[in-house]
Amino acid sequence: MLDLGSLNESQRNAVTHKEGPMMVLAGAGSGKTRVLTYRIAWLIENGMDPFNILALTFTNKAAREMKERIISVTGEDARNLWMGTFHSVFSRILRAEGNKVGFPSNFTIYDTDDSKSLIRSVIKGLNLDDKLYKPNMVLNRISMAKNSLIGPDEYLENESLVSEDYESQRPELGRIYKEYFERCFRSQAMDFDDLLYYTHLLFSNNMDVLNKYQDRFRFVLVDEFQDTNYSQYLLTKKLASRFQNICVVGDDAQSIYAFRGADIGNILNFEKDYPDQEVFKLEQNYRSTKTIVEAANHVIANNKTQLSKEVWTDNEPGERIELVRASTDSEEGRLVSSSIFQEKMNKQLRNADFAILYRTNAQSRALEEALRKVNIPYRIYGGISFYQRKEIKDALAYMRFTINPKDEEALKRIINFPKRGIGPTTISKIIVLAEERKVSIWDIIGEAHKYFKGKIGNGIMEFASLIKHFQLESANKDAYSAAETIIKNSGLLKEYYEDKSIEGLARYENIQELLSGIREFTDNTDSEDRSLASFLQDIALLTDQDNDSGDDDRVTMMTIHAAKGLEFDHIFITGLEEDLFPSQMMMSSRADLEEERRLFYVAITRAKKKLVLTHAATRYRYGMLNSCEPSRFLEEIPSQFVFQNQRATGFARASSIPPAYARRKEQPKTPVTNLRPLKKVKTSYKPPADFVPDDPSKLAEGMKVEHPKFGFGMVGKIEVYNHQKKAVVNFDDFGEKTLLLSFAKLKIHAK
DNA sequence: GCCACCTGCGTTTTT
DNA sequence: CGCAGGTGGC
Repeated sequence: MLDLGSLNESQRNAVTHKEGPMMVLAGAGSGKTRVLTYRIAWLIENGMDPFNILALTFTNKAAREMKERIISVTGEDARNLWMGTFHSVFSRILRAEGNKVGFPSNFTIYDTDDSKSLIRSVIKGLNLDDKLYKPNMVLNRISMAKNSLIGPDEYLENESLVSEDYESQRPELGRIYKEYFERCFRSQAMDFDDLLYYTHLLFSNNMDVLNKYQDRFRFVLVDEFQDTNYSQYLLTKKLASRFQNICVVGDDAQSIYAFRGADIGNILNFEKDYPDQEVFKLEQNYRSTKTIVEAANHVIANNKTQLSKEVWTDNEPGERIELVRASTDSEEGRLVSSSIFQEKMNKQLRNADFAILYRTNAQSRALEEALRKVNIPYRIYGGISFYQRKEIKDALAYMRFTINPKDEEALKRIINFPKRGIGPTTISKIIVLAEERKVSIWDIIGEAHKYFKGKIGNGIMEFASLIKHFQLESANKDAYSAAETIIKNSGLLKEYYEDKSIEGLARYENIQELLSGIREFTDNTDSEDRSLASFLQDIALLTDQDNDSGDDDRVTMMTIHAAKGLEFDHIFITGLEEDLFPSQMMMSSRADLEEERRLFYVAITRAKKKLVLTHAATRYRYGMLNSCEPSRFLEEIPSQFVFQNQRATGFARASSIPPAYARRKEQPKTPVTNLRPLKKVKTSYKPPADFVPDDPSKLAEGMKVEHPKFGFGMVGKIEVYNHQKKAVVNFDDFGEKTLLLSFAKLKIHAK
């Protein structure tokens, strides 16, 4: 039975709202998830059939946890809920209805690696330069187009997109898109964005299908609405249009995925779409101390684009936010680890009470080393996931190809692994042949003797009959037996078994782990369908976080992005330096800087009891030493919430460290504002188009130089440091910078 | 077709 | 610095 008494008034109002569009604007730590789960449970308890409720989330984990909680309150009936990620719900719809947009139910889902690999192949096929058309960039562009529901033909007809490409010297992007799109189609494969794109296409072209789902989903709920992109927004809107019972939950202040196409405008403009919407603001924070809540509020107040909301808390003020200055990144690590060590001792805490956050994954190294030195166990989130490991991808590729033999990317992985003497040349020929004849690769492979003579032809035919054997197995047996046959008969298992190196052993064990995962599926799946095809369906939609046990006592390390939605007693936010956080690539526009600030807000609000902010005066990046200024974000936290740690021994430039007496915590007036040299006003310098750096060895003291980012300046001292020459340059607009000569791009203007 | 070197490049990433 | 992809010699 649902206990509404444990909710505060606005939470309760949101939970028990009856019909019509509603938005829950939920501040950090205000019990957003609780409201969402309670609301669904409340709907069910009030007679709504779970079958008629659709709840969309961004992670499998969020969906699973919410669903379990709802089931525990309302009973097993709730298993009929349509609750899952956008991608998993739509892939389910597409597996059922995809034939109407040309896809069989066994279509493959390409992960990002598959997509990139296909794009690389498309670029090569079109004889384009992959230095200009970088696969990452191309995929990004295609992804943005799809997220905006712009198909390849519309793209090519869209004047502004085409002229953008033309102006960026990449006029062929549209053609690459089109070719990529067609190759995916011929492979019967969808990438992540396609799952949304084709669902939209399906609904647009088939009113009957759309009506069916509109009629079914009497209530539509969307979590993390601030992170939806245009296609997700439009699909949600369409699905809810019949009953208008749409409930979106989110926090504009925590929108941090614009770089992936999320449009904060969706939440900002919700009211325009639904003028009769009711808004419920959850403003009481139950998570953090007053100090942390207020500091976070001050930070986010610097953003112009936001919905009005006042987060407050009844919690104790708690400890002040600690500011730690380190001289180097390794000292930063030492200070973090010793701080954890001491806090653990003093307060009898567990490792799991601590989390160390950073802006970029590369920062984890120095921190890891420091933790290892003092024997603090840690866990890093967001590394390579189980399903991204080579051996797992190879094994899955065999299974994928068995289920969908048009899957070109799977073919490329397996046709010559283990070795069958079918090299890249032959593979390209197969792909080109398929292209020319507009048939699938499988059609070519099945009749390989027509196209390839001798050894190679026989090799391919053998491969084809191996796959046919697997297809028979998977059609007649359950997933586990089929997978076992595939892994053994393909030679994969032997390959790894014979590799006695440590890596080989690990790979062998991973393959075994995959098999036991499949066995578990076969033994425990809810659905009647125990086939390999069924197992494979959503495998691409899984991530490592989905099966992380996380129950042993370790310090957590992750990027801030990965930390969204989580909370820890003690949070360390590291690397608070200009150009790192905020990232230098995000400082070109106000919108970008505001997203970085929201990221900082997310980081701060993960902390329940204590927050530690650290920055280093120098840091290794890409193998070279850089000097770093404290992040501008540090200035945005009023000094009364902060005290500065004195342990830092550093030889950081004395000018930016206040004298010891000013750093004592009895001095609340410590002007955090003075941390950054005031001379820095400009944030960017645009080099002229013809900028060409000169040979750095020609540099000498007193020269006037130009830097592509820092503009004009005067060369000061040139000295040798760690066997590398470096020059101190005093820039007109950016002050003194120390640049390593081997990397510095400087144009000499006058001697 | 395969392995060894070498060059170039480098945010964040729920799916 | 560390990785991935590309080139070149066998």
